[in-house]
Amino acid sequence: MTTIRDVAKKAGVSVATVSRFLNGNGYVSQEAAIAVKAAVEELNYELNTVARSLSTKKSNLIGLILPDITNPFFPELARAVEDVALTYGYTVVLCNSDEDPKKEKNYIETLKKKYIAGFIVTSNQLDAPHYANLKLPVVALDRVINEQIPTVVSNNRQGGFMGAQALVDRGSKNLLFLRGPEDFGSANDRYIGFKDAMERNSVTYETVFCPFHFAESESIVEKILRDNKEIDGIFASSDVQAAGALKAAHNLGLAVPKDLQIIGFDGISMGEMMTPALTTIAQDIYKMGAIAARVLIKQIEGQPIDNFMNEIPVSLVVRGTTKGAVT
Amino acid sequence: MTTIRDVAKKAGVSVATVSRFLNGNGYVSQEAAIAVKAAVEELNYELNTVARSLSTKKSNLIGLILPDITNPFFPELARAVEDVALTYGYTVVLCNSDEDPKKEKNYIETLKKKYIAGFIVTSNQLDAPHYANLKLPVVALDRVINEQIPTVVSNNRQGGFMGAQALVDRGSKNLLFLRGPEDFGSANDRYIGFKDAMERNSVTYETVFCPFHFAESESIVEKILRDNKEIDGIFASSDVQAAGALKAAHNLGLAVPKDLQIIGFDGISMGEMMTPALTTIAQDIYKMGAIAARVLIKQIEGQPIDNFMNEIPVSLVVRGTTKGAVT
DNA sequence: ATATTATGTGTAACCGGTTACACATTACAG
DNA sequence: CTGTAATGTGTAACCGGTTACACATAATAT
Repeated sequence: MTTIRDVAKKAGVSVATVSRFLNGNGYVSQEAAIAVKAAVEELNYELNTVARSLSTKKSNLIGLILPDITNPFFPELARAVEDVALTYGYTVVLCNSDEDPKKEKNYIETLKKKYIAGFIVTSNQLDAPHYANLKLPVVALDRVINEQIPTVVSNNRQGGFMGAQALVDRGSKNLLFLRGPEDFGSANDRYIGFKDAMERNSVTYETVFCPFHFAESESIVEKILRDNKEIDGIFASSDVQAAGALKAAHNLGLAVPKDLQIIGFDGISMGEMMTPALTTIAQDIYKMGAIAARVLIKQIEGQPIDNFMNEIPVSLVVRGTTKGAVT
Repeated sequence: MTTIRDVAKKAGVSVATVSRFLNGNGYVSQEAAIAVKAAVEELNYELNTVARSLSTKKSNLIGLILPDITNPFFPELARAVEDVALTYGYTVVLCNSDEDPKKEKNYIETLKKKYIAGFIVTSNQLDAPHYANLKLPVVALDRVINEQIPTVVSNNRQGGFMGAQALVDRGSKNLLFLRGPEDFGSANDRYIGFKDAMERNSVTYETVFCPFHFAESESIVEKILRDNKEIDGIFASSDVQAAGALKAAHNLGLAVPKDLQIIGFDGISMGEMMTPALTTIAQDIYKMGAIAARVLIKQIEGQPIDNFMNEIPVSLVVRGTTKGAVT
């Protein structure tokens, strides 16, 4: 392995000059620059990032902490983060936290020892103080941690409103809203948006807490639909819930969308594979990940962050589980 | 940050002794061990892995190269790799290659500079020589690279056979087999297994190449089903294809499984969310990832590898797209 | 003409570990 | 009692970068 010293010798300059040239800081004469450049090329020199890290106490590693990559919402997010990281020369470490604070802290400790440059975090389990003490760039993705930490989330309230309104516009009169986990802020925002819409429309509705889990959603919804035959519209806080609801409808022989309309939330690709294909409030998942990565890298590189709250618009994607709008 | 020198001073020994104690190699007297242990605890010392890496030219990073984490087959694989890596003290770097050799090589180069400990690779695009020159532990996952590289794959031939046989057993007489990408060895093995089954049964069949892509599968299958009304069983090389086929069947108003039975391949969780739920040849994806990670770590740690070819059994998961067996 | 500033370079310490090697002591065999 | 092996420890070099600081020269200001 050729080192900076080899290059220095070949170019007839000192290691300091080589380092300055390589990093583009400090003064380097034209002459020296040319000599170093030639030597680098001739020797096929490549900088050793570990040595650099040891010296600078920095790395180009970024940690992506998410609950579970197996949850269909996260792969696209991860993909976006990775893509952006790559173009800026960063490398992504994947951390499945299972929302377990212990695991999270363990990752953080482990990666700090590697001089990790920063974290993108999609968990709300870890108390803010811990992150405050982190003294490392952090971006909160999909969930708000606190106001000091730059955040990227969908406009969940708006989405909640849009989904509810879309059902009403299409003629549903008795809605069922599937709420997400209580401690998940984004899910609550969706609920707030939903209630907002309810206040402006004269329809009846009921709500139920429901985990973001297919089989559980299926059984919860099936039970409710059995008890309440009036329900003709379901708005779910996630596509996985909506898939469960759709399954429940099929189990009961309900015609979707004729007897029962369903709208999900997320816009994961699975939705279009269902039959009928799922109408949903689509988040721009890729964009969320990409922006989070860019904001993190800005922080890492000491650039000013213009806005700490990045709210990404959502959109209604009309597919097969809703009727044409009745306006 | 406390260093090994602080610990040495506190314990009244040399840094070499501390290092030996920490790494459990070389001779350390009971006395010294106790003193060092006490000093470590008192000072809350934590070893700096970057410094260690620089010195040893090793790290506890492992690279997971896969085509695209967005493809629903890979998250579970990644999850398994990450879980196992974590328990052995390794950290996973996520690399989406898009099957692009340039990107792959770029990742490999970048990570080699970080003294990456090894790679788990799910691409077959990179020519074997490149991996041979790598001089790093590698495990091939889901696809065979060459015989020198430990490999973890499903028993795809058996799966191909089982799926075909399952359709025949359930009364299908005219099969359509959706082949996967031509250059993908596992898909070819599935095809071989399928043909094997065909030779032992007197049913007619046709095959078609079809990408592992929902919408394309849907349109390809829809066209074929329109042309050939005889087809009463489809065996797809992947669940995503099968989802497309199921959609096509719905589009044409075919009753599944009554008029048309469908079996997929993979066992991704999406399958159970469809209506009817997808019968499939399930790979033990988690196990594949876990074994790949274990084999890689064995290699990294210089332990002997007992078998270079790990073939993981597949299983038929009967759900709604097939009839009860007609035996 | 002199002071000040900008430009340019090299030496050597430092980041925080690992380890070859030299040296010492003790145990045990012959 | 001596030779050899096993046990134990410390010094200092090394991994491959970065950078503070000292020093030198050229350019510009006063």
